[in-house]
Parts: sequence; structure tokens; C-alpha cells
Amino acid sequence: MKSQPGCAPNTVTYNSLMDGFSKAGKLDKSIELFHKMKEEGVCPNEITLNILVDGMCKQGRISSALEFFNAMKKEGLEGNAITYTAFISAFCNVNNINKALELFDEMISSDCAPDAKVYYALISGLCQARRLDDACSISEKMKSAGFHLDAVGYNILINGLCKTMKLDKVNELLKEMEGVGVQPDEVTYNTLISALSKSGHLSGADQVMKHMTANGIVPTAVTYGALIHGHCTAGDLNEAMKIFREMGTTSKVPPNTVIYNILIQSHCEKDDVESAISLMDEMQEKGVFPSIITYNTMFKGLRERNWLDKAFQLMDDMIKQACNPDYITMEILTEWLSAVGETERLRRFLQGEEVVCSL
DNA sequence: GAAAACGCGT
Repeated sequence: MKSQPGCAPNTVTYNSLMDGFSKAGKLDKSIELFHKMKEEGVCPNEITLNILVDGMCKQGRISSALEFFNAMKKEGLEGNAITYTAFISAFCNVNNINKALELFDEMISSDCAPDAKVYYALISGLCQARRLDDACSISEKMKSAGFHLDAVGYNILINGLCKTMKLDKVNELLKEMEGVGVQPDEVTYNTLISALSKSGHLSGADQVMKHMTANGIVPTAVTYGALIHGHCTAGDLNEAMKIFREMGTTSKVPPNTVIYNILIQSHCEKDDVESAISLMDEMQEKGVFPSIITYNTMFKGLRERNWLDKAFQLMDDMIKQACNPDYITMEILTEWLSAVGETERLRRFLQGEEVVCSL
């Protein structure tokens, strides 16, 4: 391109390349290109700024991003709602909600008009941090600014309110949705069913499921998972298994990994590790892949029984299936296997070697 | 012509 007359790369060229490199995880390359464009006299614009700020924020380099933002301000590049969205999401993700709120205020006071996306980023962060009063007040501000919440926005708030047991407010929002013509969707119903199930209101959960079907929304594995989990929590494993068997046959919704995990956990907690093992065999026969959570749940159950040979077998399965241990696996196995003098096998496991044959 | 956001089950 550079060798062609009249074809010199411009700001758009550089921006496209920089965004590509950032998204491919090569932020350094992207920053290098930024310096190169300046050397060549190609002017960075607001989009250049946002590409780099977003890239840095997503790599967890928030303070570098802030430094860069401030440096650009001095050169006359102000930043817009997109810039602030990147910062607000990043700070929410590291649980620094106050900094996110601070930036939101800074945006308003610097006469930068917020758009719907920046509101959503903040509302989601506040809900995640269980600051529901703040989340609701931001959503009110959003509405007074002329935006209306979509179903996803309502779902975020409803979920947060369910988790903090502000159920009056949940009803209020459901009525509001109806009033403004935003239809509850699958996630709305699943959220309600999950909340009711978890708090032991199983008949309420059933009712919501009837409403859901009546409104033409087909229950999915998530819906059944919420119900099954509720019955497990209530200690009624029989009913949970009944729903589990019916979902696959009557409703034709095949159980997935999460549902098997819920049931495996519940059986382990009832000290019925044998049934947990059969469930795990069953899932594999049906082509449902165990996840790291399946393995961790099994290891916890097996440890209670000090059932070492089965654990070694599962460790080998993990290696074969390329299912990587996480910090929870490490915690369980390190504690258990050191206590029984099997650290050599743990070492082999972490090296990705099979452990059963090394008896 | 190039940039951003939000939800349910283990």
C-alpha cells in the first residue's frame, strides 16, 4: 500500500489495523502502530483514542488507559461516551464501583452526553456489586434522559433485586414492563423461577413456569435446571430426579452439563457417591461432556469417602479430555493427596501425565 | 471507511 502512489495509509487504515491487533491480544503492536502513525504525520482521532483505551482496559491495564486518556486530552482529544463506557465496564469488572461512578459523573460534568450503552454498563456493574438502590436510581436517570430500558436491562435489574430479596420492587418492575410494552422473555422467566426455587417457593416457581408456557415461551434446560436445583436445595432429590427424567422424555429438552452437575452435587452431598458416578457415566454415554465443575464436584464427593482409585481414574479422564484443572481442583487435590502421601501422582497430573498406571 | 454495552441454571 505504501509503495503505491496516492495510496498512503490514513487514519482509518491505522485505526483498523490497531483495532485488529488489540483484539488479537497484541496490544503492544497496536501501541507501536500508534507511534508510527504520529511519526508519519497521520493524525489520531477520537476513534484511535477509543480503540487504544478499550484495548488497554480489556487487557486489565486500566491505569495505563487512564494515563493515555489524560495525555490525549492535553493534545485536544476529548473522548466521548464510548471512551467512558470502556472505563466504566473495566472498573466494574475489577469491583471498583466507586471509580466507575466517579467517571460517570465526570462524563456528565464534562458535557459528554451519555448514551444507552454507557447506562447499561453502569447498571450491570451496580447490580453485580449488589448496589440495587444505586442501580435503580441510574435506571431512573436513564429514563429521564429519554432512553427506555430493553428486556435485557429489565432482566439485569430483576435479577439483582431477586438476589437482594427486594421482591416488591421486582413486582413493580414487572408491572412497569407490561405498562411500557416490553415483553418478559425466556431469561425474565428463568430469573424468576430460579429466585423462587432457591428460596423454597417451589409452587410459585411452578406457577411462573405455567405463565411462561401460556405466553408462548418454551422452557429450556436453564428453566429445568432452576427447578431441579430448587428441589435439590429443598432436599427433595426424588422430585428433582423425577423432573430430570421427565424433561428428556415428555418435554424433549435434553439435559445438559449444568443439570448433571446439579444432580451430581446433590447426590454427593447426600453421600450417595455411587449414584453420582452413575450419573457421570450416563452423561458421557449421552455425549454430554463433563466440565471442570463436574470433576471438582466429584473430587469433593470422593474425598469425603477417601475413594482414591476412583479419583485417580477421573484425573486421567481429565487429561484425556484436555479438561484443565482450575484453582478449586488444585485446592481439593493438593489438600487431599498430600494428606495421603500421593503428591507424586498429583505432580504427574499437573504435568499432564496419566496417573493410574504409575501405581 | 475505523470504536463501546447489558441478562437466567452448577
